Amino acid sequence: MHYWLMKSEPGEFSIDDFAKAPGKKTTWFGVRNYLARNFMRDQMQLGDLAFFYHSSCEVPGIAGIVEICKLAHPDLTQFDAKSDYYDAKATPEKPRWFNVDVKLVKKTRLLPLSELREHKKLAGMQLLQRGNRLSITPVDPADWKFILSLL
DNA sequence: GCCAACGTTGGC
DNA sequence: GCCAACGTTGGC
Repeated sequence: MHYWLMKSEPGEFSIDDFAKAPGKKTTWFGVRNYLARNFMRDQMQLGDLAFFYHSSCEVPGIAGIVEICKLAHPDLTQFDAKSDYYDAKATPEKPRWFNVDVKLVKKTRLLPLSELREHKKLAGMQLLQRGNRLSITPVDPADWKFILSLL
């Protein structure tokens, strides 16, 4: 059992889009970073929980809690020549990119990045590190608990 | 296998 | 729109 933080740009897919999705489920396609892929493919387990985070927007921050509801499987967009996420070097026999499916557990209040930064306890969080750009990061169980208490 | 150039991310 | 950080590419 692990905890995670997964970034999404609300302009692409927001917490409200998520709430409207059939079954409140979505496929986390489009990750094209090897470290983030490895987290999904090698470490995410059914029932793992993650914070749903709004990035690249007016007020970046945590917007909800989601659950991993399907283990990593090949990201179909890598085979689609019309997709922005197309990868010419990937084949169905040798897929390069994977995604999990996630289910919305609940929408929370928006907990802004600026507020997370105010808590010294959270200073070690990967999200808060200088230059962090990874779209999926592990969250320490103690940090997870503490953040839950802020929501 | 090194490393400079380039592209992308994402907060501000 | 700016720019720091960092990942990827490609020449050698």
